[in-house]
Amino acid sequence: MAKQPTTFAALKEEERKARQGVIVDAAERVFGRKPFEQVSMREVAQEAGIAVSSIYRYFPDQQSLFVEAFVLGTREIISRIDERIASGRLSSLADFALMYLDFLIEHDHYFRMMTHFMLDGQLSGPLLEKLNQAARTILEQFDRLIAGDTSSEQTRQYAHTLFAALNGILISFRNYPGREPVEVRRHMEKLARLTASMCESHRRSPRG
Amino acid sequence: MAKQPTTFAALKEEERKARQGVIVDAAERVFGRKPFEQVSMREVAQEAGIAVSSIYRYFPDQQSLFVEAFVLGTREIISRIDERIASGRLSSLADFALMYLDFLIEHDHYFRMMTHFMLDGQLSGPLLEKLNQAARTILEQFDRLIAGDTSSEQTRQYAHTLFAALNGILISFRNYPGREPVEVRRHMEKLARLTASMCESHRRSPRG
DNA sequence: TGTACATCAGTGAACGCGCGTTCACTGATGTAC
DNA sequence: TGTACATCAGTGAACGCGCGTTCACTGATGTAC
Repeated sequence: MAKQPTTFAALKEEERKARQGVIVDAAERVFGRKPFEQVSMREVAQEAGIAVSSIYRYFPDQQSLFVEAFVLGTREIISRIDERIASGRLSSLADFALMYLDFLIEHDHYFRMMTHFMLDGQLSGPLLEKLNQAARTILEQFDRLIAGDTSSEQTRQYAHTLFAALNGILISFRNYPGREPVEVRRHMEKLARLTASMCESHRRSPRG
Repeated sequence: MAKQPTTFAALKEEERKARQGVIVDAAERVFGRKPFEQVSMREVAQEAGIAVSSIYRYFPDQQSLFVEAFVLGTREIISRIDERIASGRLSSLADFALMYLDFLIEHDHYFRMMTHFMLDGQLSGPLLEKLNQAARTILEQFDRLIAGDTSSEQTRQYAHTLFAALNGILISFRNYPGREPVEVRRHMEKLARLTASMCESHRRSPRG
């Protein structure tokens, strides 16, 4: 009598989460087709094959849904980085920078959301907290990679600088006028490698 | 008979430009109060003390008005940089980075527009051309400052990197959670100095 | 100097649209006795 | 096993809003003769 109900409840809760997931997935698919600021609840509903009003059974409003989708993306980056670190395939800082860059180039909608939220600054408390947590986790990854296990105020600064620089490359040159996407990507990668190299050598001899 | 009319016409044209200017100025004032994506034509009209429909006598649509305001801002940055260079008060790359940073922190609406347009990618031809021209001019300033008169493919890469890194700092840390604006600014400035230093030393000994 | 006409800045009201969100309802499933 | 009731996912239609933009009009100024 005490066990059954909780199990049932757990199952229900699980199903609920699964349905939430369906909606978020649908949203992500739509994001793949157009800039996310232009995506309406109606489109997400259609993609998910449900009525608009149904979405509101699972998310209080549009912003919450979008933030959820974003947080999921963050988790994906992080787990990718983790995998690579674990498998020892990230030998240099440049490798890391390139993989971060590539991920964001390929998940353009994620990058758009990221910059959108960075610019926004008027999110409600809990959502903001979620986003900050996501940002913090990524920054920690940067730090760990630069510092090894001996993170310090100084290594954190390099982490911040690299993080910022890569984001900056992505935003500053994405619409490089008159270039093909392939060229743009190559240019970004070149700048990313240069930045990584700058970070690395400067850290070894800061006043060099 | 040939001279008078053209003079009159010129005067008229001048007045027209002046009135355009009044509208753009009004827009900029409103941008100072709220994120520019939220600024409506009605608000600009009210700030300028005219009817909404009057704006359309001077600008074909909202986007043109906003781009115009943006381009004006660009001119302001550029002339500031020029002044400083002329007066010899830009001794180091760090000085330059800091002044670029400070300008964008203080003209937040300009920075927002910049990133907005960078992300956008669906502007109509002539407007896009205007924006690209603006971007190119700024990048040239960066290049000139790094290269002196001997700009090369290599110096241009450093210019791009610095430009991107500074933009990245501005966007990545503007909403640094739980910090006062003063602290945020200090942090950004620290990162900017570090970046400038990295660029400088790396350029002197690229494989150091 | 006076008159008819053209030009054009400026206007208030309206149009049309798309959006996020809510509402009242249906119907299927599970629960209690 | 059967019946009355509660729960809740799912829905289509509607609400209300704010927006960019257009329209038909007014009135002042300049021009031609």
